[in-house]
Amino acid sequence: MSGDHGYKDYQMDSGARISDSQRHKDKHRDKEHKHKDHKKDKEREKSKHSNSDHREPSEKKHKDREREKEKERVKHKDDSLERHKDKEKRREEKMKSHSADGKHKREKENGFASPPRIKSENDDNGYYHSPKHEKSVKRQFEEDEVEYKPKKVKVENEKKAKKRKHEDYYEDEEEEEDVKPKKKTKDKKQETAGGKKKVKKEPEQKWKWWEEERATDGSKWRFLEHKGPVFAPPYEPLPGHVRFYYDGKPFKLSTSAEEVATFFAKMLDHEYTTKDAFRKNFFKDWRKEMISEEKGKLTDLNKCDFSELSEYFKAQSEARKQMTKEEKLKIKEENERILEEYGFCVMDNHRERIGNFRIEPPGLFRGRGNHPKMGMLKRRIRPQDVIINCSKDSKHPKPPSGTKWKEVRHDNKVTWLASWTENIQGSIKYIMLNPSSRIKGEKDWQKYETARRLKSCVDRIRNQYREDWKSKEMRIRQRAVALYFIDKLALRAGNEKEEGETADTVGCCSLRVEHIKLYPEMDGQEYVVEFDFLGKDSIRYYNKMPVEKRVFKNLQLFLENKQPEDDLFDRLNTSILNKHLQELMEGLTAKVFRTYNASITLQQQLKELTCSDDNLPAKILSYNRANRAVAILCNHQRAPPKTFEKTMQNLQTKIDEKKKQLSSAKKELKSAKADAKTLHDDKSRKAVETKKKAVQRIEEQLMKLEVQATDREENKQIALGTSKLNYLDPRISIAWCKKYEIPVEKIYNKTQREKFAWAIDMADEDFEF
DNA sequence: AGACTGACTTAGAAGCGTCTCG
DNA sequence: CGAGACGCTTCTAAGTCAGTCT
Repeated sequence: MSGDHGYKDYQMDSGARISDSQRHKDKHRDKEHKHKDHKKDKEREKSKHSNSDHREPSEKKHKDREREKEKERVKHKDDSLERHKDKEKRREEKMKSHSADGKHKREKENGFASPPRIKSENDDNGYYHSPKHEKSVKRQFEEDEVEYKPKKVKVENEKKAKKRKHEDYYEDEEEEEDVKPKKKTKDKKQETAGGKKKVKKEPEQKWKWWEEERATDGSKWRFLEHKGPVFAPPYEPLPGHVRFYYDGKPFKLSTSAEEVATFFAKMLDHEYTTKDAFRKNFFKDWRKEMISEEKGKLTDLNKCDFSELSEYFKAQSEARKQMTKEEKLKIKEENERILEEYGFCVMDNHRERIGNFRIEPPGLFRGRGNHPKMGMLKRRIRPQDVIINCSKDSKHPKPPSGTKWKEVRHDNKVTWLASWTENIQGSIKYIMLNPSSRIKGEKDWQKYETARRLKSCVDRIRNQYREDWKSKEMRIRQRAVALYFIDKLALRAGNEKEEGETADTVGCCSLRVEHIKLYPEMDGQEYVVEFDFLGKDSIRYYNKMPVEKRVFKNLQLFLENKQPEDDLFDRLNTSILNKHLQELMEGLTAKVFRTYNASITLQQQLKELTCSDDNLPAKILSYNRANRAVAILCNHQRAPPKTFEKTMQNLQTKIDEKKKQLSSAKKELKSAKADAKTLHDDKSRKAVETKKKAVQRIEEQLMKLEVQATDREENKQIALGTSKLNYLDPRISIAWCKKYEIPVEKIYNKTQREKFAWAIDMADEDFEF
């Protein structure tokens, strides 16, 4: 590309930086002076009345562009246009070369995609494979076990199922079981245990979807039937004796205002309610729910007294705890009944667990970190807000009596069963299946297969980005350095976010100058970069890392003439980065590096840490340590649990006690020594010895306690669950279990075993990531 | 080309049930 | 045998990323 313009490129860049920083400031100014409408507001208002304050997105865009242009004109009239063209040209070139590649095919992911089959002449719908016909190469080895599966039966099953549609999936299960004679024991158990009603109990657990062919046409299912979501229970007004006070006097609230008041009252103990933004947002939205009389009178949140409501709710939850066993059981049974009815759907002949079948109840929005919208009212979702997705030929879910769904659609290109638009960000929320379901499991498996493919070409990619550090083009260098961070530090991609709509957090591509510090030398190491920023969920990422000289020099270059609030990578965004990655490997995106590095780290660490001679707890400790290494890599943290303080306090008092003990023991030792000096007898000398030993012992105990405390301290900050659930190829863990004869239950609980059933079934001890 | 949006994964906190220890 | 610790489940916010629209 623009080969000989390397340095010019950098210079031009500093120009861009200036305008960038200005844009930033401008945005801030903008935010202060102009009330920006939210997406959801737009949504809500679009249909009804148009808001005068409301700016169309395109108009806004336009204005922004205008402003930016203006600035550029002022700052560096001459080269700005040039640069623009230059940039555009390069982009164009890239786009061309990219689009030439055409679309990638996702279906090859697991390496067993069949050739684009034209099958299904006999398939009513014609867009999905019946599971039987071909087995993949990859799956062949499992075939011995399942060969007996009479393929024809499967076909028949399908056809039958289609004919009778959804009618009765229990029957399917029976058939399913008939088909698997080898599982006799279990089958029998099930038959006897649940021949009738109980059939529903773990019916599908043995469905090995991973042995079946996957659809290659992008359809996610052929048949889908469910009962629709469960709505939040209606609001129950407070009993008369529980009163809200305004300005010290009881004030009877209207039902709608009262409901919102209870949301606040329930959170009264939470730190949230003391935050300005929270209170402001809450009060604004609360007032919207008030009747005009209330609006006139209740003008100051500080004069509102919710304490009686709060007490009432506390008493209620206390009462719930005090319920008798029978009452508790009754509630439990009722919950189970609801779960049975609404917690499952039928997808392609199999009864599958739904992940979240309850619609989110109304309440106050609790954003993470410093969220500008904290405290806003999350409104109640009604049937007319909900879109249902199911098979045309299924029994459609019935909306609660007297209501209607917003829409019933039949889109089998998506996996959700129901959706609605949430009013805080205007985003869509979905009802989807449980992680144990086929649809989630396949995707998960595929994710790890992509990461494994990265393993085979990661060296090439690394060499390339190292080369790119020397590129003459700024954008290439930035891309290469960013990729290095993503690879080495497991940073997230870092999409751009709309300012003022969410908490100010960043990922790799959205890092700003203020988030890194460069130290040519630090603690005896050269070229140290210090990272300090808030990532996803406003979790702080803090890390100091020595980098290669080239990276360091590049970073210095990127920082030149920039303000703290300017983008570090001003020539890069996630879309550019991912397009590049896509060219390097099919299906490669930024997040694959996280998966890859997490899994490979686990595998390495397990190899390194496990001793075959160790006993079981020691091995499990090794596993947890390996897991922790990954959690640290991925920066998976959690706030210390509430009980943590107490636990630590207890520990601390123990330590303090020990310290006291120690000092008194030391005193005793001292006086014993003094005695010995004056008395010079054996007895006193012995006393000195015993005192000495006592001091030593207490010192040791103290040290132990202190170590325990720090250990706990460290551990409490790290969350192992997220990496275990989302980043570590379960087959690595399963292989490890098999190799060292460790029961899987020791590392995966029931839910996790359900989610990873595919891995548990297919991985043997030789599995290598 | 860039904005917007939909669909889906990833994330920590809260809630809840059970186990343990005094 | 009750309180607190702990592990699991539920909840839903907050990301990623690709496709569509303008």
